[in-house]
Amino acid sequence: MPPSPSAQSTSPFKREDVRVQKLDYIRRAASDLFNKKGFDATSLDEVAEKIGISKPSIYYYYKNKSELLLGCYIRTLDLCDDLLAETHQIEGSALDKICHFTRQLIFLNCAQGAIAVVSEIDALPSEAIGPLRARSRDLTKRLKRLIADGVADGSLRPDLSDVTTLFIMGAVNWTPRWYREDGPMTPTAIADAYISFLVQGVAAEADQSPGR
Amino acid sequence: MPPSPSAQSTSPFKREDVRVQKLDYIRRAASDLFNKKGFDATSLDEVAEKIGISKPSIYYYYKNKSELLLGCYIRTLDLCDDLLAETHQIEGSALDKICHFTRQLIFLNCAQGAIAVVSEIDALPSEAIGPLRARSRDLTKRLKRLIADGVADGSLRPDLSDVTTLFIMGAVNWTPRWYREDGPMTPTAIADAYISFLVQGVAAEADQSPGR
DNA sequence: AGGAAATTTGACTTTCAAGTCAAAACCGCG
DNA sequence: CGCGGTTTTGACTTGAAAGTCAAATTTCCT
Repeated sequence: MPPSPSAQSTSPFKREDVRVQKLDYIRRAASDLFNKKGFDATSLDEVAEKIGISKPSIYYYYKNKSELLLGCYIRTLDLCDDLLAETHQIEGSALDKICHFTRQLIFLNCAQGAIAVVSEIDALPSEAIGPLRARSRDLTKRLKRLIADGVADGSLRPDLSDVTTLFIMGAVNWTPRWYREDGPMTPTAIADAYISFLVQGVAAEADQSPGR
Repeated sequence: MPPSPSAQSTSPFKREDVRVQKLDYIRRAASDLFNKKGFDATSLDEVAEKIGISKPSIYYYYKNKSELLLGCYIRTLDLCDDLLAETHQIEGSALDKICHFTRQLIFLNCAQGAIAVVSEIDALPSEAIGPLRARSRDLTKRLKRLIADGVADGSLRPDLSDVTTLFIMGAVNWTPRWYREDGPMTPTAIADAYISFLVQGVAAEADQSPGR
């Protein structure tokens, strides 16, 4: 649907497609660097160099650095929303769903540039902060609900604290900091190890509450 | 022991003590801000303002911003070393020791400014990067050894992956990002929840390995 | 009080990355 | 080819924070 009233429009799609691809290309490079070095520590010259274009080209696609970060974060939240929706389709207990979600999120974090860890919200354009926080909160709320479901269906321990999600997300969000494609661990191995840890803990036997 | 050959030296200690205190005071403010906003996103004017001094005063105590970061990281590693040494004094299984270590590390992360999460090594003066990485690796190695001990003494599951330490540290290192003194959770509650999770996992029953 | 050394700071220079712009290169079409 | 529109870029300006310095202030001793 090209509502543009202007002239020549024999190939109405390709142009837009290329544009979207380029937007994506830049966003991925930026996400990867933002994850690894942080937003402020990453210069747009670096982003440009990583993909072999010049800095002004970035400005042709994004209004400024903050908008680029916003693009990264929106994409991340979109993917998380999708993932959570997909998760609800899973047959099985709430625990199974949590495991699925966690595993896929680890994969996303390891696929460099797929998503950016949403952690530097203050660097966003000020009018975007509120809505983004709202989306983040909503996501957190749905994760907490998933945990409550698990307690209800008996697949999770009944005494789980609300901070459980924070711990899980913390560990997952930390992966981009150390994961390297050429490192010794595959994403699958990482996910396996993490989920096994998540489900069973580290102790050899189930019950042996340690003192302080 | 005042080896200084210069004149007036009736009270040889106080001066130096005050100096050390000020170094510490500045380092704490910086650690706290570096944890919360990241190194590059934190200006020295902010650090100065936080403790009510001027930026040049910081330069009287630290050669430059990188040296200040280095001070933060060295302090962190010193405290971790101490903590690990203390941990070895603990009576009990390797699991008990790991729990103690984790708990105290959470406390340090919650005590604002006590330590700075060592994550922006690249921002250090280049000649300091090597030695600091070496110390970090050494610490990691000793943590892995502690895990091996746990497997040996039967307090830990025998199939724990090497990345277990990374997950634990990831979750712990994430706490400064969300912990607030005036928030709903006390450091003790956080540590309790986290350790219970660490030891037992989230599953209701010990054994129920979930599919992919 | 008086003076020397230590400390602090306002005002400055420097540096580096964000952001702009007008000219160049590219593309699809007759 | 050559012409409009699109995309890209080299060279620039701007702004904010790092870093410096000489003068002002404080400290502490006699």
